Amino acid sequence: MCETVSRDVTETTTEQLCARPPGRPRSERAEKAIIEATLDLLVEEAGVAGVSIEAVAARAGVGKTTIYRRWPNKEALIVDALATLKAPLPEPAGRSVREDLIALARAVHSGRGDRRVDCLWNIIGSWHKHPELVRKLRRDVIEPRREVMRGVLRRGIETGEVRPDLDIEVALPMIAGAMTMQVQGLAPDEDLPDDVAERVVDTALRGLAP
Amino acid sequence: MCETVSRDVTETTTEQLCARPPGRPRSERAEKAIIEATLDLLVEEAGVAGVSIEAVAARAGVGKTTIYRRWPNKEALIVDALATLKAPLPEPAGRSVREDLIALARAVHSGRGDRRVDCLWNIIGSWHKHPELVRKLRRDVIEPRREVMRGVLRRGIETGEVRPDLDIEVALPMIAGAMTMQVQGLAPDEDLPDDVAERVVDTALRGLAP
DNA sequence: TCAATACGAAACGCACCCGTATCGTAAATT
DNA sequence: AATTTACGATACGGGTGCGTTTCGTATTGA
Repeated sequence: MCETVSRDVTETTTEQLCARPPGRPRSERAEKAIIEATLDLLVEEAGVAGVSIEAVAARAGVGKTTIYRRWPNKEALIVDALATLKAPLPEPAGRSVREDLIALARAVHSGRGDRRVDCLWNIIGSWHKHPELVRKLRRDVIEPRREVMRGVLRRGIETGEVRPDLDIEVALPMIAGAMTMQVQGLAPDEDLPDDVAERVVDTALRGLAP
Repeated sequence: MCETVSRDVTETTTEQLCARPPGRPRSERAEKAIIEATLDLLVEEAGVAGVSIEAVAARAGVGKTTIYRRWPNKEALIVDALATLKAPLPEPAGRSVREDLIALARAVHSGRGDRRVDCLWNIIGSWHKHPELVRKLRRDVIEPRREVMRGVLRRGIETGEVRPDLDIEVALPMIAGAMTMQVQGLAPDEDLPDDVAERVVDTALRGLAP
């Protein structure tokens, strides 16, 4: 497999590039536990400030050494932790614009309970303090998803399901924003009705005017 | 005026209720500076965790004593600071639904640069850690504004400007969410086009479908 | 003038966290 | 078996913030 190895390899000789370094290999289990703990704390402790290496280590059941061996500091750890939120990118079925939009909207909805939405929310609010982190997050996580929805709408214009003069860049945040607001507008223990996604998409498609 | 006085008064005698307590009165100037510093830090330091009493005191040019004399702890201070964000509640002109919605949407837009939006964003993300704070914020700041927009839409249904079967509770977060997403989707130094509010409202009114 | 209170500054003990170093032990290659 | 590296645990010096206390000074009413 020859995966991983962020360790310094410096393959100076003509050896095979896949040479496994000597000594005990790093524990994948520990690495995963660290990432999980980081994401948990990011949500529970309300942002980057609430994540301390000591707390991550304690929660992951890991020594601080094990963290510092992999990441130089908190920021780097959080960047890597957020990167794991990227996948999976939703793939529209392509049967109809309405169905695809509902599926995408539902992906936001199902993100509730999941950590994803909370992480994003907590971090995006901190662009004043951590601009590069937020930029990375927008580029790697948010924008790809916007691009998917953008594709759906563009295809809709071609098939005639969407009016050709639609301002797509306004429509995107309208649907995403409506879902996010609904999701975040409630207390963590409340439940959202099952058909929010349908209602949002149908309202958006139909418009407010008579 | 007989305003303020959170000090313990215990007017046991038959004296006038407005009796001013003896000694040097508390400085209004200091109080305002403290609130301002708190709000600033709430934005710049990305949330409740970033607000430390020591930092507030330093920024406000005030001794810690002066803060602890007024508030028992950080949470209470933040609650009071947020309360000052309540006013002013936007008042729709009532000429047309479109105009009113645009005015309301623009209020979000103009909140950019202002601290308001950033404060809300930062704090709402922390409902896991500070549920009571978030609840208060929603009740005192957000819900009144939703109610205004709700009123506009209801009136629109009566006048025929809005279709009578509209799901108002979906329409609200659609417009508000679209504005928020647009505002927060950009870097702090970028500028939003002047007509975002119009475009959002018009897109919402018209709908996506042909 | 006197008593009462607020002010800013400084220091307190306590707790948390940083990033590093040092343990003895565990798991790989040779 | 010997070597190499990772592991968790623990301790370190240094920093920051908490909430309290103690200063000397300033500002009010009586």
